[in-house]
Amino acid sequence: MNTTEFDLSILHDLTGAYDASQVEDPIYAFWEDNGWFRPTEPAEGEPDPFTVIMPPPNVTGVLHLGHAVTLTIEDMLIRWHRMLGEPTLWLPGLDHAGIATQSVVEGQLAKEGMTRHDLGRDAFEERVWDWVGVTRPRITAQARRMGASCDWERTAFTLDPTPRDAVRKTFVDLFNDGKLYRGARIINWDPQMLTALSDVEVEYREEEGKLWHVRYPFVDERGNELDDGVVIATTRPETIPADVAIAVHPDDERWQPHLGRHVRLPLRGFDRLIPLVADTGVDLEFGTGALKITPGHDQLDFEIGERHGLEPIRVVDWDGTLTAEAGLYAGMDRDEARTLVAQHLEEDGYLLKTETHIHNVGHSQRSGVVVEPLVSNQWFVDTDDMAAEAARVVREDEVRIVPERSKNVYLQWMDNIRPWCISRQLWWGHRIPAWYCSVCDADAIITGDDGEITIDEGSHPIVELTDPATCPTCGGSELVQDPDVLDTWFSSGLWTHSTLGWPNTTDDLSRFYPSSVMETGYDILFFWVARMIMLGCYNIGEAPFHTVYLHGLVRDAEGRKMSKSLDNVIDPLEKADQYGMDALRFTLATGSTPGNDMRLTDERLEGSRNFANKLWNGAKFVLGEISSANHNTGAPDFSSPLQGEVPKAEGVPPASSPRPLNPAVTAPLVGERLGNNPLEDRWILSRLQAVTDSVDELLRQFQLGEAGRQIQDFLWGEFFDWYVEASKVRLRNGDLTPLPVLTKVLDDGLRLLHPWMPFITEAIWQQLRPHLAEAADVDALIGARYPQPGDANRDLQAESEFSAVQDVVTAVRQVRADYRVQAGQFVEVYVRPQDDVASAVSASAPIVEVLARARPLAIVRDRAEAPTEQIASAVLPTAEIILPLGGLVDLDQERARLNKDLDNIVKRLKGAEAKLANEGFRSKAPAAVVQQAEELAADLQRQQADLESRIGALG
RNA sequence: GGGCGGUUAGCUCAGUCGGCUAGAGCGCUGCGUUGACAUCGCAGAGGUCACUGGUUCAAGUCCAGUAUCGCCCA
Repeated sequence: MNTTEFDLSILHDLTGAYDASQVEDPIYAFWEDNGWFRPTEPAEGEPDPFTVIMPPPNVTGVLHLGHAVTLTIEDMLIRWHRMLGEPTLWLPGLDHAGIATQSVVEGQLAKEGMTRHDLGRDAFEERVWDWVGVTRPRITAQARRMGASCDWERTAFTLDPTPRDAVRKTFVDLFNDGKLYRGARIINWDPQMLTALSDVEVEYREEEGKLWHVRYPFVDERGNELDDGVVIATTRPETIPADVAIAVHPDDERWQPHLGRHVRLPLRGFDRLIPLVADTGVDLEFGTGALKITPGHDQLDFEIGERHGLEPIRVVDWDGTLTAEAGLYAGMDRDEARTLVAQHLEEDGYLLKTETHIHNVGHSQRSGVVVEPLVSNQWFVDTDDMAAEAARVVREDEVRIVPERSKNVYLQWMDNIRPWCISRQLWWGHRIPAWYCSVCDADAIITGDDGEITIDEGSHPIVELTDPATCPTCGGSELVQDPDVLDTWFSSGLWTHSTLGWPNTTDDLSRFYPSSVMETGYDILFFWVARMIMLGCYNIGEAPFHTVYLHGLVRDAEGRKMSKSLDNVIDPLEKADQYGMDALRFTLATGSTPGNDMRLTDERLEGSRNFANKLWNGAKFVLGEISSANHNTGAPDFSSPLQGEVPKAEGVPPASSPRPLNPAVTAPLVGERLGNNPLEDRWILSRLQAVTDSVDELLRQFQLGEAGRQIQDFLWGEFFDWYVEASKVRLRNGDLTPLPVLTKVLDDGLRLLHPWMPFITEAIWQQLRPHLAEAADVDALIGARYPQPGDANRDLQAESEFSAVQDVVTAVRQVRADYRVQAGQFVEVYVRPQDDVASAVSASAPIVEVLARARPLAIVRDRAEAPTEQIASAVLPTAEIILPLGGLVDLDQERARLNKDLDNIVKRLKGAEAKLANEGFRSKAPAAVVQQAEELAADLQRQQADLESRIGALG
C-alpha cells in the first residue's frame, strides 16, 4: 500500500483536555488518502466479504440525526469486520427523492413568484439538477465528518446511468410478465402536490370530526318517498352525490327483508335511486350497521363496488373541489361542501343526529394535506407473487430481521399486500418508459390547455428496453412518452443490485450480492426494506441481504419526535462541534437497544465527551511512562506523550526505519512470563480477555450498545481506576514491568473501542504504534486486528484474588470517610485476610498501602496481633480490617456502623439458609448453584460471628 | 378493531441462558486540587423491578390477565 504517513505534529498542541476539533479531519483524510475505505482486491481463499449498502440519503437538505444513527451503526459494523480481516465494502449513495426534492425546488420558485409550469419541464429539471449540484457535495462532506468509512469511489446516485438501466429493465420485465399494468383504480391523491401516492405514503392521524346520521328513504313502485328508510352514519356527507348503493352485512337480520329494494339519495338536486346490497365488508358494529357506498372516494367502497358491479362516480376533483357531478355543490371546496350538505340535510329532515367522532384521517406524508381517495388511471405493480416470495425468505430465515419482533410486522404487511401504485404526476424522477402512438391512442392522449398531456383510460402503452421509434401496430412514428415519473421507492427498491452494476453482470455483483446487513430505521420497513426484498428476489432470484438491522428513532429530551414545526430538531454536526464526533457516535451507539427509540440529551453527550477525555488522559499517562522508559534505556524516542513539550514533527521517522524498541515495553505477555507477573497484571489481562470475549459475542448478536458500554466500563472502571493506579506503585519504584501490561491493555482497548470512537482511538494509537512490536505491518488502527476471544489470558483465581484486594482498599477508604480522616493522611491499618486470599493480599500490600493510604499496613493471621482499643473495624467476605484511629473513634458511631453491617448480613443469611433448607432446591438446582449457596451461607455465618464479637467487644 | 413495544433509583436507560446483595450515567450529599485527567478522584444516600394471578427449588427475567403510555396496521 502506498502509505501517507500520519503527521503526529497535529497532536502536539493538545494539552490537558482532548480537543476533537483538531484531530478528526486530519485523521479522516489520513484514512481516506491511504485507501482504507476500499475493499481489498479479490484473492484466493479470502474470507467472505462483508458488505453494507448504505441507505441513500435524499439529495434534498442536510443530514439529520437519523442519518447519524445509520452512519454510526453501519460504520461500526464495517470497521469491526474490516478489523476482522474480511474484505469489506460499504457502498454509499444518494437518492433523488422525487416528491421531496421537487417540492423544495418548487418552494424556491414560489419565492421568485414562479411555478414549475412557468419554466416548463426541461428547464425545471435543469433547475433541480443545479440544486442537486449544491446539495450532493454538502451531504457527502457531512458523512465524512461523521467518520463514515465508506468507499466513496463507488458512490451511486439513483439517477445515474446504471440505476436508470436497472429501472428500465425491471419495468420492462414486470410489464412483459403481466405484473405491471396501467389501469383505473382507486388511489390516494394529494390535492396539493397534484399527484397520486402509494398506500404507505399516507399517514393516518386521529382527528375529531362529526358523524352525521342520515336517512335514505325507501321509495314505492312509482318512486314516491316512503316514511321509512335506511339510516347510515357518515363522516363525509359531501360525497353523497357519489353514492351508488347502501350496503349492509349479509348476517344483519334487520335488513334481510329489504335487500334489493332501493332508496333515494336524500340530497337537493338529486333524484338518484340506489340499491340496498349485502356485503361482508360492512362492519356490523359501526354506526348504524349500514354503509353508504361511494366507490369513487373510498378504498373499501371501491372494493365493495367492484364486487357488485357498481360504477364509481367522481365528485371530488384533482384540486379538492367538487366536480360537476356534485350538482349545486360543484366548485366548492371539500370542507365547504360538507358543511352545506349537512345543513341542507338537516333543513330537509333527513339528518337524524350529529355526534362528534374521533376518526383516522389520511394525510399526505409530504404535503400534509388530507388525501382524497379517488379513481385514477395509474401504473400499478401487482405484487402478490413477489410478496409471497418476499414473505417466504423471511419466514424461512433466509433473511433475518433484527429485532426479531419486526419479523411479524413485516410478514403481516406482506401477507396483506395490495397493488402498488408507482406512477407520480411529477417532473423529477425516472420518467416512465412507456410510449403511446398518437394515431392508435389518439383518443387516450389528452392535451391540456397548458399543452401538457395526460393519458386517459384505454391506452395501449408501448414498453420496450430501448426507446421505440415506431408504433408496432400501425407503424406510425409519432409516439408520445408517458408524462409521469416513477415512485422514488421503485428505484430505491433496486438499490441493492443497481449499485453493484445490475443489469450488467459485473464482478462487484457476483462478489458482493447479496450484501451482509441492511441497516436502516424501522420507520421505512415497508417503504424500502420490503420493496428491496421483493425486487431483489424478482430480479436476481436471491434475497438481497442476509440480515436486516432496524434501529430506533432519535427523539428529543422530552421524548418527542423531532420535527421542523416543533422546532426541536437537533443538528448532529452542531452537537459534534460541541462535544466531538466520537462523543456523538458513542452516545448514539450506546443509547438504546436494537429497535428501541432513544432520547438525545446534552447530559448524555457530555458523558460521552468525558469518556473520550478520560481515555485521552489515561493514554497520555501510559505514553508518558513508555516514553520516559525509552529515554532511560537510551533508546531513541520520537513518540509524543500527547503533550506540548515533545519533539516536533521533524522527529517523526519514516515508516521504513523502525526504531529500536525497549524490550521492557514490548516483550510478549504470555505463558510463563505472565504467570510470574504480579496479581494486578494477571487480573487486568484476564479482565481484558473477558471483555474481549463478551464484546465479540455481543457484536455477533448486534448488541452494539451493550458491547460499547462494557468497553467503557472496563477502560474507565477497571483499567484507569484500578490498574493504572496500581501500576504507579511499581513504576514509582523504578520497576518498569507494568509497561508491557499498560501497553497491551491500552492497545487492545483502543482496538476494541475503535468502531465506536474511531477518531480518538486512531489518534492515540498513532502515538502508541511505534512501541508495538506486533503492529509493525499495519500503519493504522483502522486496519489493525480486532482482539479475539480465547482462554489464554483468563485467570479466574487472579480475578477473585484481586477482587479481595479491591474490597480491602474500598473498606479502608470507607472507614476513613466515615471518620472524616483527612484525605492525604496515611493511617495505620491491620488486615486479617481469609486463608484463601492471604498470600494474594500480602503480596498486594504495597498497592493497598498506596490506594488506601494505609501505612503502616500489617497483614495478620488473627485478631490477637492487632490492637483492640480505639479501633474502627469492618468485616468483609474475604477479610477483616482494623484501623486504630485513636481519638477519632467514637464508640456509638462504631457500634452503629457494625450493627448496620450485621443487620444486612443477618438478613442475607436468613435468605440463604431458607434456600438451603428447601429440599427442592437441594435436589433440583444444579450442583454448582447449591455449592455456591452453601459457601455463601458459610461466609455469612462467619461474618456474622465476627461482627457480633466486634460489637460485643465495644461493651 | 388487530398487532407490537415501554412501564426498573429524582431523571435517562442497561439488565437478550430464570441462579442478584438489581446496575450505569446524570442529578443529590460529604470529602478532596494526590505528578494522566476537576471534562477528575474517593465515599455515601436512593429501588415492594406498574399491578394481579400462575409456572418453577428459584421470576426484573417465563406464562395469563389488568392498568397506563407510545408506535404500526385496519
